[in-house]
Amino acid sequence: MEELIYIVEDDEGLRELYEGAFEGVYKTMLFENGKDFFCQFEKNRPDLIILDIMLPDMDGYTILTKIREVDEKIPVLIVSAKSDEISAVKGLNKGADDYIAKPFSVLELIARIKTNIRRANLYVKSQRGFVIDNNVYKIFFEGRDLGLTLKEFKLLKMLIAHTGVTVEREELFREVWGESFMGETRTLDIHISQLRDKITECGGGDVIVTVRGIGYRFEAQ
Amino acid sequence: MEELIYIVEDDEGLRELYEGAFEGVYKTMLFENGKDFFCQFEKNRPDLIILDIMLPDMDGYTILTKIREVDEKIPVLIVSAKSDEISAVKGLNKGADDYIAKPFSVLELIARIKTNIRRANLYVKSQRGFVIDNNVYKIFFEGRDLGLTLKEFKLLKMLIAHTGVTVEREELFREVWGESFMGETRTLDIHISQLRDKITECGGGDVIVTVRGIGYRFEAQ
DNA sequence: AGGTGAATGTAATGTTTATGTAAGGTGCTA
DNA sequence: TAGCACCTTACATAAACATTACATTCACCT
Repeated sequence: MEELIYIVEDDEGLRELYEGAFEGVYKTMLFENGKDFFCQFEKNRPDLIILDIMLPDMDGYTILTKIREVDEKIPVLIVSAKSDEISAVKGLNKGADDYIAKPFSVLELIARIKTNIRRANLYVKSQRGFVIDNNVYKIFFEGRDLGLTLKEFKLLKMLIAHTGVTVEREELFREVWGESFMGETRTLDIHISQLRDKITECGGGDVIVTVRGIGYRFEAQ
Repeated sequence: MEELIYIVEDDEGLRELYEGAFEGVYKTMLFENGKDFFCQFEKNRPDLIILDIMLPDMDGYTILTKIREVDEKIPVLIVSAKSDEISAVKGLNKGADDYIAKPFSVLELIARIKTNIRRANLYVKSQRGFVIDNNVYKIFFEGRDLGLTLKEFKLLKMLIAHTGVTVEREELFREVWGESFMGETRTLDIHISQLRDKITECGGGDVIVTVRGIGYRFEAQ
């Protein structure tokens, strides 16, 4: 689980509120302005973005527009002190996924985050640079298509779904190849080997760890 | 355009408000209770559902849960008089896509509807030069009639309806040929091949992508 | 330490399967 | 009976997958 959220907020009080509220629930990164945010955003995409409308360098709408130019799917939640409806309409029309007015309740904020991530994850899941797109049966690392075959796709998807947990060889077999677990064969190893090659080609590190005698584990640094 | 919205609302005042607000913008159907709603919902699904929490027969949460059992994608917007945050959290946790408290502003309501439909449509529409005319059973690319046969029409329509999403061979069979999925036959491939020919003849690109082992996908670049 | 065997890595090769498509057949409709 | 839509057959092809064979690594034993 442990989704990654980027928060663009300059108000010190709110920054602390966010940090407290998300402690242990979501992994967060805070940015004071649009410039810092985009610097990081280009490197690694989060699962959701919380955007304050009033910021020192560029206003939230500008940031939102720029985000939508490169990613029309990522959930963006707008936060604003202006509780008038004009702000809400403007933000939503520009492609925000949700809007919440200050002062807001932490409970509702979390519920809204949950909903927006749930919705986005129906189609696409991501895990530290790896993005699984179930619509097109592809997995990307930092935007690059790994070019996986069906078996490879299922295998890596399975491993990523259990990030940090070792998955037994037999379980992998059952899930990827079907019920018929065919005794002794090296097929699984070969596919893992292929996967590693393809991940390396796309600049990924040693994310598939061998657990001798047990199986394999996906490890995001 | 002209999206279809189902509204479940028993309060007469609000019913009139909705009808006025959506006049000419969206096509609407109003239901007084959950039973009527489901009767219609089973026959034809709308683009979005507006759900009042307080209803005579079953409450909105029950309806929401039942909707989510059969369709986890359709956007559901909850409306409630209870402006306390507990309602919002409850609704969103049960799988609502959005929440709006009475009394609400019509402007914001429409903005939220727009956002929710936009989001849902990200994965469903966007035809890129392809126009489907259901009245005459024809599909045009950049104004040119592709000259499709009925099966080809249904097939391409189905693929376009799921733009960006891979549709499984079996699903295509069920939808285009009917329930009788006839084991092993090459008919589907031949029709796809025909479709590709006709699209190419009319200047269309490689819009039908093969997903080996799964099915086909319509892709608008 | 160093040796040993089992488990795993992987290159190369062989096999299977899914799909593309041409050509011709069948049966309906006008 | 001509024309059309649709299906089947048949073969070609390429991708995916499995197997073999040998190399390497690691855990464990002495």
